Amino acid sequence: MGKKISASRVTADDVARAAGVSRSVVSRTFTKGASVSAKRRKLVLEAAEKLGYEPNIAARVLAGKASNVVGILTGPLLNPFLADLLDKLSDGLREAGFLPTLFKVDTASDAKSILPLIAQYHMVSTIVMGISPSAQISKFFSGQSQMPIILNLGVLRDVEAANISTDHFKGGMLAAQALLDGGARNPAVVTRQIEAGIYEERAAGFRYVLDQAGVQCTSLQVTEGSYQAGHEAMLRLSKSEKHPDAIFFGNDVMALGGLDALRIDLGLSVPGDVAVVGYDDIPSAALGAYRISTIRQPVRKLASMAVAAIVDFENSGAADLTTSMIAPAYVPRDTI
Amino acid sequence: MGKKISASRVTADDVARAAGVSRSVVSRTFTKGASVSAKRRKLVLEAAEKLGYEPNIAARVLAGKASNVVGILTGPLLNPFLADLLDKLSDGLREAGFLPTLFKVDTASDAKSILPLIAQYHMVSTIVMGISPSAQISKFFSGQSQMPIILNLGVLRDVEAANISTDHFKGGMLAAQALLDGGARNPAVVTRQIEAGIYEERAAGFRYVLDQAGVQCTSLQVTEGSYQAGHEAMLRLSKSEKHPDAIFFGNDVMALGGLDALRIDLGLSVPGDVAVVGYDDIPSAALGAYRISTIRQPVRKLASMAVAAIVDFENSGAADLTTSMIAPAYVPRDTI
DNA sequence: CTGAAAGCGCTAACAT
DNA sequence: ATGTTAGCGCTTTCAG
Repeated sequence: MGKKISASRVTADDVARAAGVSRSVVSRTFTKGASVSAKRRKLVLEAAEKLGYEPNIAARVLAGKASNVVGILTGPLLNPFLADLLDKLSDGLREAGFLPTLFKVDTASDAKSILPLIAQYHMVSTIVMGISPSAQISKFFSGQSQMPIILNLGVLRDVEAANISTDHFKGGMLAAQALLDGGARNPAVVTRQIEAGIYEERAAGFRYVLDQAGVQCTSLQVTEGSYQAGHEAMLRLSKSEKHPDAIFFGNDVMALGGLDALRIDLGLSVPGDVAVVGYDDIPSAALGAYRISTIRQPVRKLASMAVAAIVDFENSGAADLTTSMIAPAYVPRDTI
Repeated sequence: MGKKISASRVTADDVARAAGVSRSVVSRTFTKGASVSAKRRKLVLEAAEKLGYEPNIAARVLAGKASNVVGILTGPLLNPFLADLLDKLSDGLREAGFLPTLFKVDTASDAKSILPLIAQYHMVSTIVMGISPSAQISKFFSGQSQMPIILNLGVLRDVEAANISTDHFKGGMLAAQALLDGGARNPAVVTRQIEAGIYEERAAGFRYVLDQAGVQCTSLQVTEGSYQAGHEAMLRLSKSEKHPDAIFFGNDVMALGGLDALRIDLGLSVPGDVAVVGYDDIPSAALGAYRISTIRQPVRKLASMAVAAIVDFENSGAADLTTSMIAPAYVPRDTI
C-alpha cells in the first residue's frame, strides 16, 4: 500500500549529455522552425525518446515563451447547453494547440474569488461563459495582458472584451414569427432574471415582432432557468386572466417543465390548445415525448470564433475587441 | 480596431522595491507558514495590492513548489453523466486548491495523442474518466511521477492507478431485483460495447441475480450508448421470439430511446406491458414524460474520493493505488 | 527576522 | 549550424 512514485525528471541537459550535444540543440530540436542539422536532430530525438524527455512547460513559459493555456470561466455544467459549448470549445482549443483550464463557478459572485487565481497563471486568454460578467470581472480584464473573451452573453456595453454571442434578439424574433405563423393570438413569454441581459434580449426580440404584428404579449419573469421554474411559471400563467395560447420559454429546460405542466397537470394538448417554443436546442428538446420546436444556438460557430479570436491575438499581439452576433435558427418540431 | 494590451507584469522585485524590503520578504509573505514580521508583512501586502501583484505560478513551480494543476482526461461532455461528474470534480478540486485542466477526447484512441501533452505540464495528478483506459494509457501512467486516478471505469486489473468507481455489478443486481420485485418473468438487458467493461459489469450483476432466481435473460449488445441505439435495440428486441416484459438499459440515454420506441412506435404501455430500468439517473430520466426508474450513480462521492486521493498523495508523497467501489442506489419512479 | 545568493529548466540573443 | 551566456520570477538555503 502506498506505492512510491519516481520523482526524478529528465531535463534538456540530460538529453544533451546523452546525445553528446549542447542544450541549445535540444531546445532547438523541440522548437519548430529552428535550425538543427538532420544528424543531430536525430541524435537528440533518440536520446529524448529513450530517456522519456518532455520539455517542462513551466520553464518554457518562464523563459519568455507564450503560455498556451486559456482559462474558461464557466457557469454550472449541469446546464446542457454550457456542457455542449465547453465540449466544442475544448476540441477547438486543442486543435489550435491551446490547453483549456477550467474555472467553474455556480454564480457570478463566486467568480470574484477566482479572478486572482486566473491572474497567476498568465493565460493567453480567458473565456467567460454562462455567468454574468459583473463590473468586477470587467475591471479585472482591463488590467490583464491577455485576450478577454465573453462568450454568448449577448450585447454588453461596459465590458472590454471580445464579445462573441448568439444574436438573442434575433432568436426572440424567430420564436415570435414561428408562433405567429402557427396562429398564435395570445402569446406569452417566460424569461429568467439574470444580470446578463440575454433572456431579456430574447424577450425583447419576441415582443418586437409581436408589436409589429399588433399582437399583445404577456410576460413572466422567473428567477431560475430550471425545469421546476418552467413548470411553475406555466401553472401561474394558466391561472392568469388571459389564457395564453402560445408560450415562448427562455430556454429548453424551462420549456420541458412548461410542457409537462401543460399536458400532465393541466391536461391540455400541445400544440392543439397551446403552442410552445423553447430556446437552445439541447438534446432533451428532441426527445420523442417532447419534440420541442426551438431556437437552435450556433454552438459550433460560437466555439470556433472564440478559438479564432485567440489565434488572431497570438499572431497579431493585439486584442480585437469586436462584437460578433451570430444568428440562431428556428428548428420546427411538434410543439407549434 | 485591435487594442494593444499592456504586457508589463508586476514581479516580486517590483513589490520589494516599493515596500522597501528584499525580495525574500515578499516571497515569504506569500508563503504560508513563513516568518515575516507583522510590520513588513503589512508593508508588502499594501505594496502588492497597489501594484496589482500576483505571484507567477510558472516561476513558483520551476523553483520547486508543487504544481497544483490536475489533468482531467475525459470523454464527450455531451454525455450528461460525465458533464455532471466534471462539474462536481471541478468544485472539489477548486476547494482543495487544485486547478483542473481539461483534456477532452471523443474516443480512447484520441487519448493517445494527448498523453505527451499531459506529461509536459507536470500535473499533480491526472484523472481519467469516460474513456476506456487502454494499455497505452496505463503504460504512460507508470512512467509519471504523479497520482494516476481512474474514475468510474469499473474493475480494472491491469492499470496501475487508484481506481475509484461505482460498483457497477452491484448496480446491475439492484436493477434485476427491482424488475423481479415488479413481477418480471422474461427480462432483457441491453448493454453497450466498449473497451472498459462497465456495461458488461452491469449486465453481469443483472444476470447474476436473475440466475439466482432461476429466471432466463435475453441480452443485446449495441455499439453506441445513444438515444438512437436504445430506440433501435428496443425495436429489435420486440421482434424477437420471446417478447421481453422487462428491460434493463445500460444507461438512461438508451432507456429514453427505448421508452419512446415502446410507447410511440410499439404502442405499448410502460410499466403495464413492459417494465424498464435505466442507469445513471441523469436529469432527463426524471422528466415528467419519462420518470424512469433507474440506478443512481454516486457522482458526488466519486468526485470527492478522487479529490481526497490527490490530497492524500500530496501529503504523503506516495500514491495509494487502492480500488474503491461505491454502491449505487435504486431510484424507483414510474417505469417499473 | 531578514538579505544575499544560488538555482529550478528553458529560450534567445550572441558569437563562433 | 552550434555552443556559450544571460536571464525569466520565484523559493530557499545560508549567513547575519
